[in-house]
Amino acid sequence: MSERALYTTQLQAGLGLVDEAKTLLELWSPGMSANQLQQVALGSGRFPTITARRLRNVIVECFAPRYLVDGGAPAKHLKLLSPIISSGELVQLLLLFTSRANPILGDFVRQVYWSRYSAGYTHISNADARAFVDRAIDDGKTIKRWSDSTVRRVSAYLSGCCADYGMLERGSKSTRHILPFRMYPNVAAYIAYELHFAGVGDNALLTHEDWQLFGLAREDVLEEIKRLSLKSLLIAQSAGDVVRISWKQPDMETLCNVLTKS
DNA sequence: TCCTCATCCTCAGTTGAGCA
DNA sequence: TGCTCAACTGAGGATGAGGA
Repeated sequence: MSERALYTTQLQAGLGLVDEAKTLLELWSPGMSANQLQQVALGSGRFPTITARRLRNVIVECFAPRYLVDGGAPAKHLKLLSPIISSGELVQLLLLFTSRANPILGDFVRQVYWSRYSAGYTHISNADARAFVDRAIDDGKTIKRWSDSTVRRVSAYLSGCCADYGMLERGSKSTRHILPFRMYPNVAAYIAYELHFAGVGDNALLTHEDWQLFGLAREDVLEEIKRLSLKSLLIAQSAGDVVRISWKQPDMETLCNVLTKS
C-alpha cells in the first residue's frame, strides 16, 4: 500500500453533493478552473437557494479536489458519461473520486463498511464511525488531535456520505441500515482502464485499493475483468497467479465513448 | 509585512425521532 | 398533535503556512 495522505475535515464542506456535482458538471467545460466555474455557476442561476459563499465552499472544497485534479480528467470523463450512464453508475464514480480526495472516507468504506457488510451486520452507527476516527487520530493520521466536536462531526459525515452514495440508509440518523451495494460493470471498466493508463501493471491492478471501495478482493476483481472480457471491452487471460490483459481502447476518452454506446 | 489560500472550527438554523 | 431534544448541515470566522 502506498504512503497515504493525512486525514482532513474537508468532508464537512459538503457530503456526497450528488445533485450539485451533476449540475456543476453541466456548467463546467474542459480547461475551466475552480474560480472560473464558481463565476459561471453564480451567473447561471442554477443554485438559487445557496449563497455565493456556500457555492464557493462547494466548488473549491468539494468539487475541485474531487473532480478537477489531474488536469480535470475526472470531470472531463464524468461530463462525457453523466448524460448517458445510469444515476447509480454515476454515483459510484462520484464515490470513487470523493474517496480518493478524502482518504478518511475511502479508508472508512474499506475498513468499516465492508468489514461490517461481509460480517453480516445490518447497521452501521455514528459510534462505529467515531471509533474509526478515534483510532485514526491515535495512529497519527491527522495533523493534530481533533477536538471532540470535530471528531463527532466528522464521524457523522462519514456515515452521511455513505448514505449519499447509496451504501447506507439516508436521512438524519445516528444508526443507519446497510444497503445492498454492488459495483456496476461500466464502473469496473472505467476503473480498470484508468488504473491501466496510470501505469498500474495488470497483476498489481487486481489488488489496487480502488476495488476495495466496492468490496472486491483480488479474485472478485478477476471475475469482473473476465466479465468485461465477455463484453469485448478488453481481453483477459489468466494462468495461475498471472494475469495478462489486452487493452482494446487507446485512451480514456475513447473508453467513455464506448461505454456511452454499450 | 501583507496577502492569499487552505484548513479547521464554531455557531445557528433545520430536520426528524421519540414521547406525552 | 405538539413539544423537546439530539443530530445534521450550511455558513462563515479564525488560524496558519507560504509566497511576493
